Amino acid sequence: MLRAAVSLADEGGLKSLTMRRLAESLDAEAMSLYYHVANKEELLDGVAEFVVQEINDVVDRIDLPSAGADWKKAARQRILAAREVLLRHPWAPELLQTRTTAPVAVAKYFDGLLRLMRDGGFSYDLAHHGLHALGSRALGFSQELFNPGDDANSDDSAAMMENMAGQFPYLAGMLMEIVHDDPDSTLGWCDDQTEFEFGLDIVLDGLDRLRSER
Amino acid sequence: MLRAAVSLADEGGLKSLTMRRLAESLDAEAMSLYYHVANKEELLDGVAEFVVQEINDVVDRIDLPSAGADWKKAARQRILAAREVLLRHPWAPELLQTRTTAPVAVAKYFDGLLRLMRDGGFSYDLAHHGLHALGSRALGFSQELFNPGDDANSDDSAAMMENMAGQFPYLAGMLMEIVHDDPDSTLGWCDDQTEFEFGLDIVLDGLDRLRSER
DNA sequence: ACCTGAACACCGTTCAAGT
DNA sequence: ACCTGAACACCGTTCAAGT
Repeated sequence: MLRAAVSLADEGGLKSLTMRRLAESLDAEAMSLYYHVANKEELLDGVAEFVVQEINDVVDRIDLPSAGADWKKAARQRILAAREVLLRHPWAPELLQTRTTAPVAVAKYFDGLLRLMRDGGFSYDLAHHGLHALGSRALGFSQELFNPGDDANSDDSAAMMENMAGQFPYLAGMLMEIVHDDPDSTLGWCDDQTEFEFGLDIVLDGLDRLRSER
Repeated sequence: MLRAAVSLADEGGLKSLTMRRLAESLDAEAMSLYYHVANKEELLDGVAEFVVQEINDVVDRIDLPSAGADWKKAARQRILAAREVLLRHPWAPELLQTRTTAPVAVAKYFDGLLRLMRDGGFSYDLAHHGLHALGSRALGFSQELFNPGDDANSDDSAAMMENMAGQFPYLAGMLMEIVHDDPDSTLGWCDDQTEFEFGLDIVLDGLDRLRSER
């Protein structure tokens, strides 16, 4: 079903992915889709998950750098591989931008990037800013991303933390450090303005450096 | 009419901006809109133009730096001002992302940035890469942007060039140099892969520098 | 447990018709 | 020159009903 939805979008863009057409393309005709999915938003969430998982499959096939080796080269490889997948699904960035809740596969993807950066000698703090700075380049979409802490509204945040540590150890480590440094910060909440300026300054400084090198 | 459309989107997001609702909100009721606009796409193009023009109005009120002064500070100011406007219209990035043809106001905005960079000592070539590198941060949306050379399909490209030089002198200068360096390049066409990697490397290098400074 | 059909409210758009 | 009304094709979604 998700595979069929992706095919439809590949052929005619996001707006040709319609419940009726999807049902038709599955020979099963009509609105039986609503048995498997609550509504179209849930369908779109599934498609988003599916396409980011396709990225993860490609990225996971890339070897990790040996121990403390060149993190930059490894990150570059992964990001360019992600871009390649996205170029085959040009509708995906627009879809991801409209999701209100982050696909789990996105957490997995960033957890992998975070691992590279940690192994490369980054503090969690700098790595955190770094993920924001990469922003749109990391996954083909921009914007202030998502509100994390979404896939579990459990008030038992300790249990949530443990569950998360299992799936996404580096993301969990990062969050724990943020909470440790600033106990008042809402779990996973980021100061968008600060992060925007951090990323902006990296680009501006980099350009200025190139300019004065001439 | 455009103002009313912006209000509708501000209140209920892009999907609540509907031809029927817009007509209603204009007391003029019904589909008389189609006298003023060919279809909804044209309406959306108009809204995009309108909102970027709002950015330009704000940005133009910022003083230019004196002569060859700090381009970086000036660019930073403008970009943060643009972001402020965009935060008031959270639907705008999504809208801009779905435009197939660049609003004229976008050309105007980038022409202004280009002027700052040229005055700051940038070559057209480096400034060109720089605009790509800023990407989503410059106007709140990402992606490989638009196909320029759109608002005039005239085969008389000399006349087009002249017209453009009047409105956007720096953009025109940049294009002229690109054509001069590589006469085969289609007017305004960019190698997206190259530009993506350029911007990516700036961020990666910047992060690596911050890492090794610790 | 899984699918279907008819129905509803809401789209964008056309077109012949009004002033 | 500008607006309107009825109509059409197409949405997402509900719900009672089938197997």
